[in-house]
Parts: sequence; structure tokens; C-alpha cells
Amino acid sequence: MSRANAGTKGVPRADRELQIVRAACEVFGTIGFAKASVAGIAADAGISKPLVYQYFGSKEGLFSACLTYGAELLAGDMERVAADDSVGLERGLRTLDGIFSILEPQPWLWRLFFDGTAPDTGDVAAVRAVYTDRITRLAMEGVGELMALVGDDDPLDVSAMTAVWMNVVDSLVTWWLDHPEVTRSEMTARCYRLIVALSGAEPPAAVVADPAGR
Amino acid sequence: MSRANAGTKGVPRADRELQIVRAACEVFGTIGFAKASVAGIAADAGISKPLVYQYFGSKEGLFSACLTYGAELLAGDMERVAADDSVGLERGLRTLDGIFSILEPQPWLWRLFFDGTAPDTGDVAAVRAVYTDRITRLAMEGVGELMALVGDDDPLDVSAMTAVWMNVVDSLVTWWLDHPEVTRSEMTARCYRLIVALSGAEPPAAVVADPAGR
DNA sequence: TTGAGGTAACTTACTCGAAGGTCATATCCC
DNA sequence: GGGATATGACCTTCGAGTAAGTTACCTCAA
Repeated sequence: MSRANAGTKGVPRADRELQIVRAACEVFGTIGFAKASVAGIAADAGISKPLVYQYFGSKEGLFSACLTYGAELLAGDMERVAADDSVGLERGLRTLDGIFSILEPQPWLWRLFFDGTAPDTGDVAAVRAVYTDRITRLAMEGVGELMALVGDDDPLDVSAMTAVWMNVVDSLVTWWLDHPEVTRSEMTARCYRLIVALSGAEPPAAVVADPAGR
Repeated sequence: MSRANAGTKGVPRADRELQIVRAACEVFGTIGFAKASVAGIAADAGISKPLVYQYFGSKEGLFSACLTYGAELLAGDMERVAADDSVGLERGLRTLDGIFSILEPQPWLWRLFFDGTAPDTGDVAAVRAVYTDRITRLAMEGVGELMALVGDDDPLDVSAMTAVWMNVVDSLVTWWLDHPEVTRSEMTARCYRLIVALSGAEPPAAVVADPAGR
């Protein structure tokens, strides 16, 4: 008796893992950890549930892998921007544009990181802590520079403003997801205008060719 | 044979419903709809699960009631602020302070509204739509005034900025929850300073007696 | 005044389905 | 044969929702 596709030593483990992780990222990032089912993810990836468990051990293990995959992409890009010599609002804009470029083909990656239904213990928490540290450090560095420019160096103020900044990014991405007809460059231009509107001062405009967004 | 406390016609329905809703708000707002269990909420409220179903019909029905309870409090206060004659950043600050005053004794109410794990269909969606409309209208009105002052009246820009503003509020509240030693008045003063730092321009300072927050 | 019936408040003990996780087995390549 | 890739069928747990019964208060006729 032959089982469908059983034993087909078709795909090397590393490739299969990546394929599963990509499918899982979309599901987790779209409907959240709690609502996602492993069987559904396996079906999306075109394989069976036991294979997921063989490779990732548990639903949490799979989520950890997804978190690592997505966060590494984002944190890497933010560090690249931070290594440039831009400061203040320009750095903020460049960071936003980098995030948009990564999220353009796979917008759900962002929500992976802010998923309130994911476990906050064990391996998942550890992975998240690593990347939260890396990203928060970058954000706080940038926000600190900005606030020093305007003369406020109260550490708690910087802390609160960092939280605000990270949520501003979150809200801009979320808004973008709700307006799929808006392109990445339009979105970056929009962020430029909003920042100008908020701050009054014009930051160097090197990031966007045309602030009107066309 | 006597069942524990069965038939004790202790509490009128309206009182009991309020008691259940309050307990449920805390649970839903703290761990989210998906992770919350009706049995757990019943236990917290000090009653049994079937009573919840008798009064609210389903888990979703209970959540709808919670949403209505919390959103009515918040929307009511925001409308009160909007009815004042403050504009621009001052109105933003007054709105924040009003939100803080409501959330001070029951901070979890805020999360109720932004819970991504709650169903987005049926009664819950309808209730949320009603309050989203009410609150977004107010926010967009305030943000629109502000952006008109700086000469940007692009509707999509106003829409995006409204999303940003609402998430800024969210992030400030969340930051506050993570720093329980900070009092409401300190928090309002902090918001004042952050807004000043962001905008450069000083808004009328009537909301806070001492911007240094002491 | 009393007690019988109606009804609201409340519970224990269950059903049932969905989803996490496991087992035994099949196929293929070296 | 041995190890890697893969699966259908199963077990188990958890939680939403239900059935059926229990107690207490209220009303009203005799």
C-alpha cells in the first residue's frame, strides 16, 4: 500500500524548514499566534502536521523560528541605517523607509513582533527579549539624539518618547496595511510630510526625491 | 441535598451583570479575548459559568458588553473635552488627561478596545464600529484642526496622522502601565513636555500647573 | 396567616468539537 | 541495513456551550 507522497526524500531539511517558516510567518502575522493552528500552517506549507513537530518541536518552537526570521531582517536593516551618519528626524525617516522596503513583500512580519497572543515565557520570550533589546537600543539612541537637540535629556522622558516613536512606526505601518493602494515611496513621502507638519522644522530631504509623493 | 449557594436569590440581575462585566473587563483587557476563558471569568466574579451564559448568551456577547462599558466611558469623556473650546495641541493634552483619569483605576479598559484577538464579526464588530466611528471622528476633527494650522489638508495625510495620534495615545498609556510609580499628574506633565519637544511650539499651559511634573 | 404556584437566581455535571501533540509506519537513497 | 524524509490515524486536553435540577423570594387566594 502506498501513502501519498510518503518517503519522497524530496526536500532537504533546511529548505523545508525555510518553506514552513515562511508559511507560518504569514499565518501568525495575519491572524495571531492564538488563532493560528499548526494543522492549518502545515496545510498552507503543503506538508503534514507531524513534519512541523519533527522539525520545530512545538507550536511555540515554530513561532520562535518565525520571530527570529522576521526580527533578524528588521533589526539588521535598522542597524544598517544606524551605521550611517544621519541623525534626528532624517535618521527616523531613513529607518521608516528601510522598514517599508522589508515589509513591502511580506507586511505581516511586523505584527509577528507585536503579537499579544504569543506566549511571554520560555523560548519565545527569550528570542523576543534579544531583539527587543537590539531594536530598543537603536531607537533610544536615535530618540536621545533628537531630544538632546531640543534640550530635554530626562531619562524617563527619553524612555517614554522612545515608546511613542516605536508605536508611531507601528501605527504608520498598520495604516499602510489598511491602504494597500499606497506605494512604498508614497508612504515614505507621507511620513516626511507628517514629520514636517509635526515638528515645524524641515529635516534634510535626501531620503525622498519628491515630498509630494508622486 | 443542598447545593452550595444554589438558589440564593442574592443579587438582582442588573447588579450581577455589572459585577460580571467588571470582572470580565479586567480579564479580557489583561490577557486578551482569545486567552481568556469564560470559566475563569466566572470564577473571578465569584459565580458559575452558566450564569454568564444565561445573562450574556456567549463569550462574544460578554465581550460586547465589556466593550460597550469601557468605550462608553472613554468616548463620553472625549466628547466632553471636544465640547470645550480648546484646539490643537491643548485639546490633545486635555484629551490625554481625561483618558488618564478614567484609566487610572482600571487601566485594562484601554486594551479591550485594541484587542486583536477579539472576533471581528457579528455583534462585537458592530459595537466596535459604533465606538470607532465616534472616537475616530473626534480624533480626526482635532488632528484636522491641528494640520490645517500648519497648512496640510491632504485627507489621506489627516487620516494617517489620526492613526498616528491614536497610537501615540496608546503607547503613552502602555508606557504608563509599565511605570506604575508614575502618577497621573506626572504623566500629564510628561506628555506636555514631549509634545513641546516634538513640536517646538509651546501650547497654552492651562492643563498642567507645573510642566516639570513635581 | 398561610401555603401553593410562579419565576428569578444559581449550581453541578455533562456533551462536543477543535487543536496540540504522538505513534507506528512507509518510501527513498546510500 | 540504516538514516532521512514524510504521512494517516490516533490520543489527549481544554474550553465553549447545555441540560436539568435546586433554592429563595413574591404574589395572591382561601
